[in-house]
Amino acid sequence: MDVQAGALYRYFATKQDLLTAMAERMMDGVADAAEAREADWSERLATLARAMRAALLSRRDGARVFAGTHSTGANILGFADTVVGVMRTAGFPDDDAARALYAMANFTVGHTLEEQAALQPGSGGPADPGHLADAVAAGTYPHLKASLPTLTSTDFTRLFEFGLDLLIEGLRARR
Amino acid sequence: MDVQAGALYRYFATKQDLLTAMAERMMDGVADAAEAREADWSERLATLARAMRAALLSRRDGARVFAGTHSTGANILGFADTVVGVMRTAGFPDDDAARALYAMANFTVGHTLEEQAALQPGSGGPADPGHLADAVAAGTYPHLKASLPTLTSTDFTRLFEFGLDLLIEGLRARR
DNA sequence: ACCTGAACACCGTTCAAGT
DNA sequence: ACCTGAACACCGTTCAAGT
Repeated sequence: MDVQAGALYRYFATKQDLLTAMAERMMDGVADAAEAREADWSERLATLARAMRAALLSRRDGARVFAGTHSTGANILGFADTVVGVMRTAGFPDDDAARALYAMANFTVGHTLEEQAALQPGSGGPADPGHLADAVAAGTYPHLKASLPTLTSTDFTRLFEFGLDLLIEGLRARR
Repeated sequence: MDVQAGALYRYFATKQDLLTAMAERMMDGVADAAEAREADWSERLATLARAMRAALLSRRDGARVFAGTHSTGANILGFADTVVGVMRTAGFPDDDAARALYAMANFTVGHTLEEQAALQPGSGGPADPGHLADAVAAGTYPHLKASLPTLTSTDFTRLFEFGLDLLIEGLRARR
């Protein structure tokens, strides 16, 4: 912003408060992803989860920023209300709707945290596939060896969709 | 450890390396949680996930430490091999087994990150239930209001079990 | 009203000097 | 072999001084 760091303390009491405001801003418009009235609950939930992941991915270290904050602004509360609303409207009890929100959000944060850490350019360290492949080859890990291509894949979208589908099918089994 | 911080640089090149070693140590014995040969794949997977959460919870900021590292030590690779092995033995294809590992691990890290952040004593800030309840009351969030008791509950074990069950039932639907 | 610049305590890291 | 103590660059925060 072309200002010294100290200048920001005129607008935010602590760096933590600034990060919270950034997390709130990141979620701007994410709740609107479920506007489609025609889709059923599972498709709307998936759309909301994808929109959340996209929002976190849209900023550097977005997932890490989001995970470290607890905003109570209109964007996160609006998003949460929308998610819980989709579930309640679909007939899920209030407590399951709330827990589904957490399961979806926690998985999304956990996944995107991993995704952004892997995409870090300077990382190069033990994070990249090469080191994992070497370590697996060096040790005796038959199952990891068999699934190594998938383990070292960089198709994070597919990985995210897999986990998201598990959650949704798990929810479907509860109806 | 009753030594100056600089003394640790005799054993670890960077703080990051130290944290990675701590994450590796944290996972000691976690893979052994699946020793029970009699249990079916879903119960063994659940046991492994619970053991991982317990390991992260056993240390201060355990989830945050774990999330920031990418160890390729015997404990994490052994854990990963065990999880993938449970899935492959149950008949899941190699790629699904690998993705199931990530889904389970990412959810567990995401959940425990949230759990340990909420349990932080000094937090007191917008993280605690009080602030959330106030914010929900102030705004117009009908669905959050309806599920507020569950949203502000501190029964993290139940919350974890809910998400874990969704993942497992989602996997069961794929067999 | 809003920013700079200097200052403070603190943290990650290095390294010569001790034992 | 292993640790201390001092030093360095850097970061979060404060605040008097400028415009």
